[in-house]
Amino acid sequence: MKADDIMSRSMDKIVALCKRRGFIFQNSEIYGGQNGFWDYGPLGTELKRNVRDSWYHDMVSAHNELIAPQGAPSSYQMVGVETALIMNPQVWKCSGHYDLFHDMMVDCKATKSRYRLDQMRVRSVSFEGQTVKQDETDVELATVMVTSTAEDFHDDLTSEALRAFGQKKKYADKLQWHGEATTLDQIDVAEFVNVVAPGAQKAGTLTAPREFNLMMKTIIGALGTDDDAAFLRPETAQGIFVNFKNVVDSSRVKLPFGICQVGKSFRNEITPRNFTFRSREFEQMEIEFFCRPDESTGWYTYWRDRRYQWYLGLGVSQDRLILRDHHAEELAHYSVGTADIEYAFPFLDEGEFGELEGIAHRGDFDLRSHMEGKLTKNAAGELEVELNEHGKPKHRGSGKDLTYFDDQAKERFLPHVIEPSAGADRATLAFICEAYHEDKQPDEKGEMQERVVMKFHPRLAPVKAAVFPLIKKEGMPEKAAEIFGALKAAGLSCQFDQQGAIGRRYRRQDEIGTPYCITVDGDTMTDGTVTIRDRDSLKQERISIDKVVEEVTSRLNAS
RNA sequence: GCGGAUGUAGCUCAGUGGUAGAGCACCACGUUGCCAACGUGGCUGUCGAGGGUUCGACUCCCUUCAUCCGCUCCA
Repeated sequence: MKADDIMSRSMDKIVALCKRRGFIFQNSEIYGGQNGFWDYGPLGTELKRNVRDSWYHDMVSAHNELIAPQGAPSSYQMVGVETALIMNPQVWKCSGHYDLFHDMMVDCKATKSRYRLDQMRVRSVSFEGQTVKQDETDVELATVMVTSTAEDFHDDLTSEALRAFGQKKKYADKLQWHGEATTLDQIDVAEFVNVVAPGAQKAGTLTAPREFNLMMKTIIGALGTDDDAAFLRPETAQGIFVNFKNVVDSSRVKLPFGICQVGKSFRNEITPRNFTFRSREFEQMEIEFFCRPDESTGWYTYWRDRRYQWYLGLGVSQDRLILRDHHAEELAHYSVGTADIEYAFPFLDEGEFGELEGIAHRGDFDLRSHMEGKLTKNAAGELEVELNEHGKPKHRGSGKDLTYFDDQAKERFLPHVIEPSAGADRATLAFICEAYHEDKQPDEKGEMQERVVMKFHPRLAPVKAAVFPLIKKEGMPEKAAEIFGALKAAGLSCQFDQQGAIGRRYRRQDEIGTPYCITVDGDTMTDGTVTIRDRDSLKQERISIDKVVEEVTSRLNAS
């Protein structure tokens, strides 16, 4: 790609086009908007539905369970479910979302930083009678608690202590430590006045801990109180896991098989930003693929590569799409392996990528959690049920047997799960960014004019074809209307336009990414042919009127 | 959540303490007839929202909402 083309691919222009042409609007715009929420306009709705439909078609409807696709360890089945947005709150307790999504945070009034309570190390210290001032009161404190969020917190606590007392590095051994380092969530809030936050000059600059609800809360029942609180799902996956037994019992599926779901999820993102990329309401397209544990690695590799190819097949350039394997330390505690499919969005810096989809090997974590209760990793690195202070499960599982009986091998086990989890809005945004092009085309006088063209893959294009009468008389509009009707009858999304000069009409279609334009002209009236014009090459061919639907359909299918 | 910038017509943007502007787009008529034509005419705004100062506020002040950038966060 040429350098100037990259420069022109700016997010501002893309956002402006999305609004101008009705792809994406700011939610509740007439009231000033709502941060983190977006609406799709007429063309955006078509586009996103095409994304969703392509995914479901390629993953589920068109999947042939009798043959193994290239690269797959064997043949497999794929089925869909559609589960509710709201589930029994115990689902989120066992899945781990409840604990994880209820972070207690403190803010530092001095440094304007925010910290997670359980990640902040703290240790009591004094230095030969020297004092640190307390914020607001200016009381002199001889003993304070210093803090660190660093990985190597022992050294960091030392340098924080020296900084707090205004001492040089060489006096590190004169620090008098009291007790061992602990985390801030173990400290009584009343003691916070003695805590020196990282980088702060005085003690007591931390606010009281506040809960950050990353899951959206709602109330069930007209007289609902907080006891009736429920959560909007933060992911669609759990709807699949809790229905695993239902699907196995009702649909005659045999391992290996996948259960798929497309639907909305909700998260209270701290900082929604970058257009629709990080929204608080978003749509996921998820597969939970269940297989034998000993075959799971092969399936993980298969799905990772298959999903990467899916984006390439829909026109995303390999230059801007990467498949990135997570490092071991990045992996979630339950994951054996995870890879991200990431796209070089225009709002990111050169060399940076944003996640479109994650493919995770989740082992038996999810099914086991819903059987036994919330799991955590023990000292030996093995998963076990997390216990509360009474030695009972912190969050009790369903107690239902979610194992699978393999009647070929005559054995019962918990299947392992491969989870390709894609964002429908992120994919749609990536396809929009990828489609945006500016080029120069000659006008009727031969002068080069700038053209904005959305080069959507024909499967994704919101409008497949447009039909124009060259002029608004001599029977051309009527002829064009017939062709338009035939295309509509064939189920194709198309537009009819007789407004303005022909060149302008072509440009209008270019800007919304319509792959084909059909024009009725003077010759049509004598020989029954029309021109079909290609969006990308601008080439026109004459075809017979009765072949129009066939030609458009075959071009769409060939792409 | 913090700091900075921004918010005026569908879009891109001028503008001044004293009745709101341009270009493009859109609509109508005429002309032209295959890549953003031309002429004539027309439509469009609570100047992001709320409050204050003022005889008078789009303009000055305060609050708030949203967007963008940087920090933070990103399970």
